[in-house]
Amino acid sequence: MLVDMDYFYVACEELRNPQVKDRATIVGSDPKKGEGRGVVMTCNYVARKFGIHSGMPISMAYRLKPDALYLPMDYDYYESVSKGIMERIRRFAERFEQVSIDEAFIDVSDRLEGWDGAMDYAREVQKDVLESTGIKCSVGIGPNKLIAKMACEKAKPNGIGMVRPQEVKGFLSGSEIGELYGIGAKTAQRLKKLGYGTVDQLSKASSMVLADQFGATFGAELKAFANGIDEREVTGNYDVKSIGREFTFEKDTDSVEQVEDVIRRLSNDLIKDVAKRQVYFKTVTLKLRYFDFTEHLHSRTVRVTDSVGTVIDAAQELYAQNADRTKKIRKIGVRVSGFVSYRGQKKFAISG
DNA sequence: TCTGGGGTCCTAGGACCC
DNA sequence: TCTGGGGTCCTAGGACCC
Repeated sequence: MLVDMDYFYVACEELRNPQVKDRATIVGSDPKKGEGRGVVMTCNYVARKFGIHSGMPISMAYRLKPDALYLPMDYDYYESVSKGIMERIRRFAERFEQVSIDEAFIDVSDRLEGWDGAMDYAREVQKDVLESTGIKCSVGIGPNKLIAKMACEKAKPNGIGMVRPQEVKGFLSGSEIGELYGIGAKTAQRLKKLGYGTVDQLSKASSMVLADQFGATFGAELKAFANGIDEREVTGNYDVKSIGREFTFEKDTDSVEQVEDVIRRLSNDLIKDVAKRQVYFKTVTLKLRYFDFTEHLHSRTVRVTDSVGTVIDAAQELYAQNADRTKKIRKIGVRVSGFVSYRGQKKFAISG
């Protein structure tokens, strides 16, 4: 089963502010009277009626619904709500895997006798999460992660979707190629050009062509997914691999002082997470997005450390050595990775 | 309409080591 | 004088997901 919260960030806001419920509400960047540069993170179903959806530029949302309630992201708060939800969900199975702040897989194979009890079991999960946290969720049930995920997507909001093994083929042949997990806009377009415009066509595609076009790993995965085959296990939690922060300027800039100032701020912010997770890092990466949306990464391996000074120095040097000074910068990111365990302790496992 | 911020994984070339 | 095969690490780019 995949358990996925409905319009999660806005649902969290609704918990502490009941008036959110009946109003078109959007969590995301500040719209600044239509001049804002960010996007919609999440919106509720009232807002969706006006054509607003997540990922949409906030300026466009503002044009569609200027009198909606616009709220800034409060990630710490959402994380605390998420923690409570995940604790409830994990009690429904031995194997539990959180995949993001608002969704988790549970392997319930040995808690059920066949498929008949699965719908009731999913209803219990929904009821438990709602009664203990006040958050509504949708559940997808399938023979593997891929199908559970897709079934959940089609069941939203507050629904349950179940696809039995014998129903997988029919379920997939009624799906768009882009609905398959892992196929985004670029891959969908390439597949269409190759003559694999539907899931059915992809399921019978030449393995050789796919391997040639997309590489051995992804090529094989594409075909397997199109056939409803997914061997990935529901595993426990994994170690975090990198920690980063990004910032988009209100106006594109070519000021060295501004850039260096942002690098300092991002580094100071990110290092708190590094300390919280009790890791040392050895690689610093600077990300630059220019006015024209071209993006470049520059990274450097340093001696193993947890010092913010090292992050700042490395990032500023990477900027000095690599930045294209003829182009204004839109966004800067700083990220650290290559973690090493701390004082003999195991690396800190991510759980939220 | 004009595009965020947090991440993950894969590929590929070059340096380097044995 | 010209040269193999196995492996790891580093750097950069790209696609994708929520």
